[in-house]
Order: sequence, then structure tokens, then C-alpha cells
Amino acid sequence: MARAGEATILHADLDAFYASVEQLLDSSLSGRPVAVGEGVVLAASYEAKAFGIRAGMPGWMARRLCPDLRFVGGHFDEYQRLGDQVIDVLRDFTPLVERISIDEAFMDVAGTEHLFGSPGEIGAAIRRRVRREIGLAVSVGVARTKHLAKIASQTAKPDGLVLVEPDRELEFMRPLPVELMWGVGHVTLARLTSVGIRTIGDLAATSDPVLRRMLGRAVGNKLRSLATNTDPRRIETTRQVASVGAQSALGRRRPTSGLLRSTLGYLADRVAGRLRAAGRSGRTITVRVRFTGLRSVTRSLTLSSPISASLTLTELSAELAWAALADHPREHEITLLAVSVSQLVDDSILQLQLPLGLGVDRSRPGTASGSARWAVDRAVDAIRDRFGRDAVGYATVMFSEGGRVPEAFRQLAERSGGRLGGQG
DNA sequence: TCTGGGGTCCTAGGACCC
DNA sequence: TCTGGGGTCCTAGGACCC
Repeated sequence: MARAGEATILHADLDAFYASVEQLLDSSLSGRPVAVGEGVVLAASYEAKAFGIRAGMPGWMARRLCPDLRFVGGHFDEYQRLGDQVIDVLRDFTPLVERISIDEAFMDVAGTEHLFGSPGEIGAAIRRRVRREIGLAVSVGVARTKHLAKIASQTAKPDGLVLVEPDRELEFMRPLPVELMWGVGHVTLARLTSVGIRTIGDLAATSDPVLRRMLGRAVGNKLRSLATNTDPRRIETTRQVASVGAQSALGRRRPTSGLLRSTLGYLADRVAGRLRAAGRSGRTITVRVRFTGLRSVTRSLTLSSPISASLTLTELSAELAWAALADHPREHEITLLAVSVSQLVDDSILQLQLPLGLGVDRSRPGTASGSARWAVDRAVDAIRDRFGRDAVGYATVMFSEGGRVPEAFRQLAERSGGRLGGQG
């Protein structure tokens, strides 16, 4: 049964997406090292990667590696528009498309051969159409499983197609470096390297107990199934998010009550507004405080009933942030604040359970003003729908952000379901 | 003079219940 | 009467992904 399936899973991945869009929009950037971002490199063109520049690298370091590097601010609306166009091309071949980020998707073309040809032919057709109609290079991997299709597309880059026949899977994977596998990051790579495991073949040859002892049960089992290509995951065309969050980097700041009030007010309002727009509420509130040196702590709290009110979320976030600070009295500066809500439920379900509707206190057990807060939020949401999100807000929320991150970037991240760009 | 914003999943200990 | 096993939920932290 090991060879039951055909290679019908495709993974399509746009090459150096943000930077390629910039080169498409401004021909003076073509063929030149380009980085998208300001303080930090969000994406680099292939010409920039040749200098060792990578996503996530500080801007000063990138400039040092390549003095000719052209930094561009980023056309986030264009990334969204062009990314959507590419997905539309994929959907012309099958409805079984799973978008996993702004620039990347899986699809299953089983059963479409009589319409569009073999999976390999479909991959080639997708690449031609995206190049001709949109002007971008997309690499495609074709295999029997999602994981292997993704590895194949990585080895196909730049601007290529790799098809792995079912009877050559292990032979294909054996010499590849372990870090091509999903789930192998810095830490796992270092652990594997320390015992001489460098290729997927090395990993496949390592015993289960050794793997589990080194990496833990879950990671060990997962890597085992990936290395032997017994990954069972199917294409998921829809998925509900499990949490909604927002964060702001602050530079180095002393955690004054004014800073916390304005920042947490802004973040909580963003998160609560997105929850309300999605018709959802959540019971668990988590706040993260990051100190200098990337040390960070989280504090969370689970309510007996879910909330989506901006003001309530602001107050709870502040309590959690102060608790985190109180536990770390030696930290005098903070560099980031984050607010997240999880344990989400649909409000339609909530209203079935609580038939009182408007009158129900959705803010917090034990507080009296829940319905008033609900009404204020609804009014604010309605005004923002018509006039934009800056048209109105709570007094504590109307603070100058410092302009560190463009609003368009945050919105792109939100719409991408949290999964966007930044591919090395 | 090591940074951005958005997510997922796993682990481990403790509380609590049957 | 104090020893057992199993399950769920909550909290905090960490690895990883795009």
C-alpha cells in the first residue's frame, strides 16, 4: 500500500515574491540587488541573496554586505493584488487549492487529467500562464504528498519545476539537507548536526528512540513520517483561525503607564475589531512583553465567557502586562507589546447559548457595563466601515503610532491569515 | 550597534474531577 | 482508609512557519 497514490499534489511558490513585484513595477530595479523593508529586510531579490542578504536581517547588516543594495518601502497593496491573481490561475485547474500564504499554495489535481493533462503538464501550464499574464516567476513541485511537493518546489527554485515520481521518492530525498524539511529550524538543525545527521537520508536511517530522545515525541514522530514520506496531510481548502493577535515593536522604552495604556489600547482595539468583523469572540487573553535582549514573557487569563469588546480587552491586557512587569522588576526597558485572543467561538453559537442577545454582558463576568460597551463598539465599527479606521476611536487609542510599520503591511499580514512573505 | 507582524503546534506541571 | 489510573483544562514557555 505504500505506493497507493499518484503524484497529484502540486506546490506553487512565487520566487522572491515581494522583491520580484518591486522589479516588475520599476524596471530600473531589474537585475539589481533589491531589499524590501526599512529597519529590517522583509524580502530580498535573488541578486541581493547572492550577497548573503536574507529576510529578517537588520538593514544595516544588509547594507554592509552589499553597498549597492536598493531598499524599497514596499507596495503592499500590489502584493495582495498580484498574489490573488496567481491563486486565481491555480483555481482554473481545480477547486482543491489550499493557500498557505500570500505567495504559496498547494493543490490536488487528481481526476483532472482528461481536462488539463498530467500533473507535470499542469505544473508547466501554470508556470507559463503566471509568467505571461502576471509577469512573475513561480516554481512548482509535484509529488504524492504535500510535504514532498514543497521540498520539490524548493529544489526547483529559481523558476523551475520538479516532479518526483512515486517510485523514486526516497532516492530523491536521501541526499537533500535536513533543513529543507518542514519543521526543521535553527534549534532542531543544530541538534541533528551535533550527532552527524545532515541529510534526509541520515535522518531516515536514525532509530525512532534516538530521534524521540533528541527532539521529543511529537517532533521525532513528525520528522520520521516526513523522512519516509508517509505524511498523511490532505489539501484543506478552508480553515478557521484559532487565535487573533497584534503586536507593536517599541524600540527601547521605559514601561510607563502612559505607554502601556496607549499601546495596549491600540493593539486591543485592533484585535477586538477584527474579532467583531469576523463574528467571533474569545475566552483566553494573552499578553506578551519583550525586554531587551529578546527576553520575553507571556501572561494569560481564561475567562468563563468570551469577549470581543475593545475596552474590556484593553483593561484585561493592561492587568496582564502589569503582572508580567511585576514579576520582572530588574527589567527596566521593554521593546515590544503583544495582545492575542484565543479559545474562539462563533458569535452565532454564543447567541444560541445566551438568548438574551443585546442585553447579555459580553464584556466580562462581574462588570455592569457590558451592553453599553457592545453598543459603542458597534457604532465605532459602523463608522469605520464607512469612513476608514482612523475616523474614530477611543481617546486612549488615538495615539501616534510612531509610524514604525505601515498600516498597509499590518493589513496584508491580517488578510494573509498570518502567513505571508519573508521567504529567505 | 540583532528586527517586523501575523500565526500554528507541542510540552510540562498543576488543579481538578471521576 | 491514602493508593491508583485516566482525563480535561489552564498557564507559561518554546520551536517553527511565512
